Amino acid sequence: MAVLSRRVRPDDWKPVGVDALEANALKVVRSADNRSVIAGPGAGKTELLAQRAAYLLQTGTAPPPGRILAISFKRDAATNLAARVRQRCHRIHAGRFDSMTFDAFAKGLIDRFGQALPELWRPTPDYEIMFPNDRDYRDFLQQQLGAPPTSVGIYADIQAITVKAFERRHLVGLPLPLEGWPNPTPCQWAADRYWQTSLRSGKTSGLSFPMIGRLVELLLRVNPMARDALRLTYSHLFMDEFQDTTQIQYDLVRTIFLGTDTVITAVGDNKQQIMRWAMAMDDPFTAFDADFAAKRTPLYNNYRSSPELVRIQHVLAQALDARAVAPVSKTVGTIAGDSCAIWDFSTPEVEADRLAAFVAAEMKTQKLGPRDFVLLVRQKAVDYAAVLEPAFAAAGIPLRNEAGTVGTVMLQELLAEEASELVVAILHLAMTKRAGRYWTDCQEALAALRGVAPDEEAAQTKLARELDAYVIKLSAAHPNPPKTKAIAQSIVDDILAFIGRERLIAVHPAYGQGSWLEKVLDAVAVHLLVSSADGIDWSSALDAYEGIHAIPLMTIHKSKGLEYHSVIFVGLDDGAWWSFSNDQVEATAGFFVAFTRAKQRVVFTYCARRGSRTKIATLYELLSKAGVQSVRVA
DNA sequence: TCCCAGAAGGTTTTT
DNA sequence: CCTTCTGGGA
Repeated sequence: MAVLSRRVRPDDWKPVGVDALEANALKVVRSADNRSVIAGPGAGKTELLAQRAAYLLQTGTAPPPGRILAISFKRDAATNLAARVRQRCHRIHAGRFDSMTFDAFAKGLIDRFGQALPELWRPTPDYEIMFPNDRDYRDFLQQQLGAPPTSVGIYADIQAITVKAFERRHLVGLPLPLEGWPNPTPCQWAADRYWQTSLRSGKTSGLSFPMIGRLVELLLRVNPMARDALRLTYSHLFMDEFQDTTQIQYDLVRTIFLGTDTVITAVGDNKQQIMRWAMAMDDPFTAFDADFAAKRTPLYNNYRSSPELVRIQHVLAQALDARAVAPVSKTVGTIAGDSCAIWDFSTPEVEADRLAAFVAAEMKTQKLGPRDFVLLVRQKAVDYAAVLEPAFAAAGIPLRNEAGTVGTVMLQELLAEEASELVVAILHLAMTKRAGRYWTDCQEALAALRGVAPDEEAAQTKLARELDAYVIKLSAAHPNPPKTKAIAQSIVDDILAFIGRERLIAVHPAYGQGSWLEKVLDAVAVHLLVSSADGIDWSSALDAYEGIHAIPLMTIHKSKGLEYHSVIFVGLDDGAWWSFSNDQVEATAGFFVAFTRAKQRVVFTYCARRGSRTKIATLYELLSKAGVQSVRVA
């Protein structure tokens, strides 16, 4: 792959690392105006952003010292996009691409400029992040708040505020008034009390991320210097998964960039909007098109799923959007027979056995690994795991509940934590053969932690020698994986002492907040111990830690953005979809997300023991309309 | 401490 | 919708 730092003429620029992009995608890549890209699953939305970054950086359309800001919602999405840009661009170019989550962006601004807020809204410099839940809000409203002054209202007004509405409507629902609320309604009075309590009741302020978002918006609204600095820094802005944008995030983007030269590209898919209940806006694309005069540009290709699956997807898509255009599959189907079916089982136990046997057989005949499959459920993954896990284990396939928790940390989260990755990389290097890949990983990570630049040869050599000596010592001390929690703990502690706790915190400030690092390290030790069962060797223990031989089980929400050869959705029944009638559109969007994770095959299972299928009859009708057969299996 | 009725949770991101 | 939690009363 050509990775050049030399500038390319816009006309000569070619997409990097892919055969071709569809015409509209290429137009967006080269666009000089605001665009909203609405495209279905597998259309290559993230790839489009990566290519656009390459185009802007390599052609000098985004010339230095200007930078590109890419905002995602999830950390893995932000990391993934950054990695793709690094793959496609020279280090010098990629260095001007800032890919981060919305919350990291907002927090960074509060940390830099927060002390410039007016006193009324100013947090302490050492504020802490809090994650209030409904419970906390209820306690506040019912216990801490008390009655309002008579000029505001009566106690009954306060009692009438529902917990759900309090945060999303009153606390962070609207931009903050610079001078406070002059004649507060009872709801505004309650919100004000919460703000002031959070900002200055203790020695340090406590802020939630939605609150930080609102503070940053206020900060930049009243502080032109900070706002102009951002406008000048970022010539281009990307927003990924735009359908999930909250009002807070949208208001902030508007305050910073409305009416400026910054060119904005927003990509997403209305049909995958499954976060409305978590404060996502109803229709952010329409608002964006109107406010920013953005040009809507659809994509029509699907690079993920087989023609047969794309055909069925389109039937579901039409239920969500009557004007949906049929996408064109660019993938070859490899399944002989039906790509999609509904399987009826008599009991969940029989279901588990048959699914395990099916996966085992498919792995053999289609030459697939366990990670080519996914078991999807709507909710309560633990309950399904309890039945499925033994059956899959009996078939020789470990099953891993990705949404499961290790101590207080969710497994999926733990594996993405820098602290976990570092420990695992060092263990691989010390304990397993052919660990070449980990050598580079460890060396680079250590150099970053110690502030050693890639071209400082003497320091790099010294670091390499230190690392070498350490892994020899470590492997001598622990020839086998830990058998007790205490040993697991001591291994983790030892590695951390080598890395240097302060250095880790310096590079990852999140670890300095509260007891997050302690929680992560404890989870690493617990998970290491669990992965080391039955006197297996280090190599197998580390594989188990990372779950590379396990079939994943997760909820639909967790699967968003991922793809698998085969999707097995367990439990298409009223019980799991109890909320179907509350919001049919959102539930159908969830169903659509689950279906569209598959490249080649989707299996739905049903078991009368878990519930009937009358409330979600429309989902079955959609499948039947698409020609999907229901079969009685056992 | 136990019981019962009614409420709440489930689907989640983020340093 | 079904399961689990909570609070008030005995």
